[in-house]
Amino acid sequence: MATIRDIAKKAGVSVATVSYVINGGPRPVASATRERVLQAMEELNYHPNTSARQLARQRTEAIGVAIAGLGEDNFSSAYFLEYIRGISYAAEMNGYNVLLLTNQRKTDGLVFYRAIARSRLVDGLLFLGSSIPDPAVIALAREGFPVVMLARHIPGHVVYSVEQDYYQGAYTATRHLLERGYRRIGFLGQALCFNYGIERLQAYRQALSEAQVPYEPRWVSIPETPRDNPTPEEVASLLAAGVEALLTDREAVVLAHLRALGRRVPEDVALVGLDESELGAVLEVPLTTVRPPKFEVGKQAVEMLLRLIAGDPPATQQVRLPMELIVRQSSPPRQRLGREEPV
Amino acid sequence: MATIRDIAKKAGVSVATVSYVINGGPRPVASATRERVLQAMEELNYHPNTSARQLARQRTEAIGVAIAGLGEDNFSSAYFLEYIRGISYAAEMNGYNVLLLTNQRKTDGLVFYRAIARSRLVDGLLFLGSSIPDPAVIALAREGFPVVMLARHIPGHVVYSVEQDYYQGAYTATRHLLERGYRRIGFLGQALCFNYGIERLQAYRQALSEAQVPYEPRWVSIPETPRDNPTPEEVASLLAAGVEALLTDREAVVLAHLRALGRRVPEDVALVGLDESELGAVLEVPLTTVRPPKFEVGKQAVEMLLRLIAGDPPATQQVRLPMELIVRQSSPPRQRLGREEPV
DNA sequence: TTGTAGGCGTTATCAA
DNA sequence: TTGATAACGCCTACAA
Repeated sequence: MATIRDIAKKAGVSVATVSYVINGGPRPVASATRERVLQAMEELNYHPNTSARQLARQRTEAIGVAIAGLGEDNFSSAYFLEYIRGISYAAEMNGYNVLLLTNQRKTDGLVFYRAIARSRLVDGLLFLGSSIPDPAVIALAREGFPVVMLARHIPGHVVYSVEQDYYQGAYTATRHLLERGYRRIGFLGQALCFNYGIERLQAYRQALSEAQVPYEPRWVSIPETPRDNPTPEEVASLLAAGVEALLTDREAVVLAHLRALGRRVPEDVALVGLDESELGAVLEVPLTTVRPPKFEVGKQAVEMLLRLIAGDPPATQQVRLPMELIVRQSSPPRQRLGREEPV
Repeated sequence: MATIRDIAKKAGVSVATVSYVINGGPRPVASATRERVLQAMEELNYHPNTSARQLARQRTEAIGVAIAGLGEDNFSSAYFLEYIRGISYAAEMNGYNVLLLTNQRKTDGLVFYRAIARSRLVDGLLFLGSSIPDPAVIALAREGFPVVMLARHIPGHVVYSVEQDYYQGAYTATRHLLERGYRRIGFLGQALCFNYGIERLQAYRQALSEAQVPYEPRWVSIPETPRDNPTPEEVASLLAAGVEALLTDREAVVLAHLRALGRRVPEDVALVGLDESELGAVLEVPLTTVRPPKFEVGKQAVEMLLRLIAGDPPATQQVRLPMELIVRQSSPPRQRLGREEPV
């Protein structure tokens, strides 16, 4: 494989000059010389060796995407794809490469990610999904390694993050149901160890409270520990408690459960998603949902990370992007369903 | 950041010894010495610099996944996720890193991928999806760079590949419909510039022929040029021609079209997928489909690539993994639908 | 069993 | 405007 020295020899210049041509600086090169160099590069089909360049420059121009959950064999991993697309897009536009880090061997998170950081495999790390342990993220950030979290943040810690606005999303969704006349609104939540679990619940309660609708614990189901999908029993118990509408971040699964329980959407119960899955649009009953700007979250997270890498940290440490309410057919005005007046 | 020299000094040994400890060879190290070295590494929180190691070893222990289509803003990109999971799994199990290469800027494929190959950014390349231009793949393979194609091959060229058996899959699907009593079987195909477009069509015809069912061109729709999804018009024209069952690699989309046209599945028309989408299982009418072993394809492609990298090429250049027929509810026995006897 | 030193291919700092 | 050369951090052949 041709090296910079081969090019220098062939073009009759020094390696330094070749380097300046390759990198467009830091010193100018006479255009006649440049031409000779470029031609030599062309003829030898020369491309600078990445490893050597990384070593000399002391940076890799690569970022890692840690997405431990990708190892799990569950359907929800498709959820992450849009983030990855945004990440990949922004990285490439900025001349950075993207490494996929999944910790399949399930070694201790701190050990795994610290090794990556200290070995300078990448210049910075993006953390995606809740399977990444908080202590690992916090430790790396504290050690000064460029780190950005996506789609969540760690309450009480200053770690840079970009996420959808879960509060605003859940608030909007709840308001939507209220405005359409529903009062008995069920809520299938996530464990409260995640910021989004907390935020969604608070938003739900706030929206109810503003509408003077009393909060009814029997209409709310929050798991003790993180879980991916609501169980049929969870859904059944809310139905038994008399809900006429449901809020959930797993709309497709809940829809399947409802079907299995013999309940129609929206005739028997309205359904609104808190975190759009790609499924919503293609189902027979297109689902009303709140859509997170995943691509944009990924994109902005990269841009934030690159600023951290460049030593030019952005002023805002936690960026929150608004969710968008997509009204489809699973949440028609309550009256149209011909129900009795709200209680 | 601590270097190997710092460790050597602290442990009172030479850098060579430290290196042998790190790499477990090629020379043995006395266990007392090893302990001192390991402790020094621990205390200084030392991790070998990846770039330096790559430069010295002349390999990166990373593979690239080229998936140009990821840049497109279409839903079908979720299709690739299972391959990526298999790739990521196998790579990590073998100590390799995975780089995501998407060519977002849409530079010429050959230029783009050759630069990656010659700059030794990765040790080998996996090509996923039909958006990668054939000439680029062929050229790299010819230049001796380790390359494996996933989910397709290039007819008439010796490029290593791992793919689902499209022929067997389509044959199985067609047979399934025939065995269930259908005779007027429509076929929505892909352009014939891809091996899977050809194979599926051939398999369909072969299965019909074996069952003594004449081939009817009006029941077949093949686009001139590659397209992602069948149009509603395509579907409508097959229906107008009187088909009572449909084969398609875009089952979810076709189902939506059918719904829009007011046709029920399976009452009005049976539907069988040729390339399972994740959607099939969650729809109200769970779809019969042929499932490609995507995870396994990804995994085996990595293993094949690693053998190429190791200079130990496998004997079989084109691996084909069987698809699995998943019988669900969109293709019940024809008689049960209460139709007249087959023509 | 361990130490020394040259090489991997760039970048960047000196001089000229 | 250009050339020579010392890093960058690790690996490994050669010596000891």
